[in-house]
Amino acid sequence: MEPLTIGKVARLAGVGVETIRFYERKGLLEEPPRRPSGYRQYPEETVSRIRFIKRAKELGFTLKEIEELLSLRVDSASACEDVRQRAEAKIVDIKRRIRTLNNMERALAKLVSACQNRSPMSKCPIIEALDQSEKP
Amino acid sequence: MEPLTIGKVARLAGVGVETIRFYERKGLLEEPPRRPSGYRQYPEETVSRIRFIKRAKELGFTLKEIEELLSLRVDSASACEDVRQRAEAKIVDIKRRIRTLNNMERALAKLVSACQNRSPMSKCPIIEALDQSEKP
DNA sequence: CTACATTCCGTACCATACTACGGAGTCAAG
DNA sequence: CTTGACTCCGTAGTATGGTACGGAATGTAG
Repeated sequence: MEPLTIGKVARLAGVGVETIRFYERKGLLEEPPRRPSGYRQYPEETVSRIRFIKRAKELGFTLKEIEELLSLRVDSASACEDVRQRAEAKIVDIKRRIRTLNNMERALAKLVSACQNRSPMSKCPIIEALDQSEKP
Repeated sequence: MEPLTIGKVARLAGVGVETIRFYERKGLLEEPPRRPSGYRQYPEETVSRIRFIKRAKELGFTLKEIEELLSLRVDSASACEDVRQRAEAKIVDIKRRIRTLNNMERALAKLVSACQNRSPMSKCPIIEALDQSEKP
């Protein structure tokens, strides 16, 4: 497993070279070792890490939140109880997101079936679905 | 049900007055009727609409995508088949998001239980979980 | 050994989604 | 009828998350 250049990592992860340098500046990627010339040398797992960042971003997490997610690990350097608490807070947040998405999905399904019945719906079902979901 | 001023809508929806005018400029909210003085008069449903925008934003939808979601309705002015297709595309997208969030949640749960067993995990489980989830 | 691609760095620019400002007009409680 | 809060509008500024540029050094295929 030879180390990867920044350009190869970028292609494999589906981002631009500049994005990788940007994430490094922001602390989402740690500074990789360098060749004598100064060229960065990445381990392959960096590709997974960047792909994770991409997906998490699509789900509405900010880079700051993503950094928090990435720092959640049980290792010698982090206090277990602290990690557990932070992970549980994230789980609560994620559960809430899933619930909202489920409501949206149901609303859209209702819309599709109303369509097939040629029954016009006066109001926007997706707003109504989420309106309800505030209350329970 | 008296019409609401922009300030009341803002308080009820939990956004700033400027945000509402911004959404109006962007086409996410239609221009409300005005008093002779020029003051905007909103129906109450505008509050739900803005709350929907807020939630959808938190889930990672852009304002452009949110506009698309909000325009999905079966009414006299829109072709049923077109609405159905666009709604189904959104459903696919939402299902994918839910799947990814479920994977993240499982990974975090694993992390929490590893914590309780005091078993250190060398790698970040959340990245691994999503790595897998690309393949099936 | 050439030629072309890639990398380096700093800085500047970009789009999105707000947020603030300022000066004038409006509303509503006392 | 005053006074203080609210609204109007246009324009400018902010934060986030990139994206582009440009000139020098490095890498690599033929």
